Amino acid sequence: MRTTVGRPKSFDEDEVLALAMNYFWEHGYENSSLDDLLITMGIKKSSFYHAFKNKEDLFSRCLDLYGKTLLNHFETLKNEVGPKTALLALSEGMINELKETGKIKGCLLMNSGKECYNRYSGLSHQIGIGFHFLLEVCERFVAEAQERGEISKQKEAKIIAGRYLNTLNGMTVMIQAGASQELIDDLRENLRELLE
Amino acid sequence: MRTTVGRPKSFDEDEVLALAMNYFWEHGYENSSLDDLLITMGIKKSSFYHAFKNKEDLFSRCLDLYGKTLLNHFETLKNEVGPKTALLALSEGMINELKETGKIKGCLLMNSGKECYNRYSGLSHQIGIGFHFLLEVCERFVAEAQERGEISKQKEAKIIAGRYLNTLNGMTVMIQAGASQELIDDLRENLRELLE
DNA sequence: CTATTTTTGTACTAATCGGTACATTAATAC
DNA sequence: GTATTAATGTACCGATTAGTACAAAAATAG
Repeated sequence: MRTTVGRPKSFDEDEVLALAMNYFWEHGYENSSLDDLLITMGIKKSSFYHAFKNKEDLFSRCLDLYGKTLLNHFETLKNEVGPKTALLALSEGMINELKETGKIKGCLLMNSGKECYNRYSGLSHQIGIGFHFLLEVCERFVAEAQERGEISKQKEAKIIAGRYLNTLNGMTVMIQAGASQELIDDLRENLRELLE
Repeated sequence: MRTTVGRPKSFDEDEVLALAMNYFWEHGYENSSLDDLLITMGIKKSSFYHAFKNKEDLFSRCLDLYGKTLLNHFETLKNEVGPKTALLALSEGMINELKETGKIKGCLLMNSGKECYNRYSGLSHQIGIGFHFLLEVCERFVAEAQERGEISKQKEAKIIAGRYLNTLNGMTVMIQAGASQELIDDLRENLRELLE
């Protein structure tokens, strides 16, 4: 039984949020104009400002959705293929994306960290929290892989997770700056060595 | 003896270019409005469009100046303290910047690589060339350090240089995403280990 | 001095930005 | 059916963007 009064919403808020997230992911925060976002989301400006506070609020909710979606996929993958393979999937996925589309988007959280740094303190704070959470998940995966004997216990899980994410982030930057295939291949090897 | 006719230019082109470069370095390409750049450079719009083609041309020349200045400092430093210490100065400088100012700007070339990727093909191409040149210089420094016995010859100089720059770039991203001091400290250690 | 050449200051343009006002439309409850 | 409530469509706003037009000013050469 319905309890709400008035004309019902003609769009699914979560659906248009996912569409906006993917647009932001591809174009970044500032380079996504509200008009373009509205076309992507398939709604009108007035409807948008009823559902969301403003563009920054939309982006904030997209960052949230991104983090939740990423961690969900990540956990699911771990349950399917194990923690070490799940970790390697982060880099392998990027390399496949490059091979298939000729470019990479990188991680929305990391991209946004750079874009918002020293300019959008609210968003930066949110990104920091998401980043630490992601790092903790990676650390947990490394620890599990160490318990399974898939990764050496010579270094602490925290250290390995930090270096792995760092190398992955560096790789994104290097590729986008124009790294050669030879360089990319060695960075991939570097990532594999980190998880030995 | 003067040969030019007409009112002489009241500003030094190289000087205002350096001012623009520093502004771009701090604010990025798109987030530097022409009006703000003109205030920084201390010249009027009409003078600007006489000296430069447009904003993109200005940025292109700033990228060029950045690369030349960086390599010049880098070579000078190497002659003073040797290749290994010069390489380590790249990361130590960043950590000092963070300690002293509470933030880091990162490398203009790498920042611009991300910003221009898939959006400004001309600038992206230029950045790619500058990046490869920087990488080659690092490789040469590593090779020299290996000859001096400061760095192990176990890995090729090219490999070490690539991994070093990659780790350094990752560190920039991680710091700007909100990395903890503990994490930063280990990445610093990671960089030192790469040059052992 | 005058004529010439180049820089400079001011005003303007068209496009785009995020955001708002408000009347219209479409659903509900009764 | 009518009254109510909320979503929608359209038109608008002021601010900012990169870039241009053009006359005034300042230097030269003769």
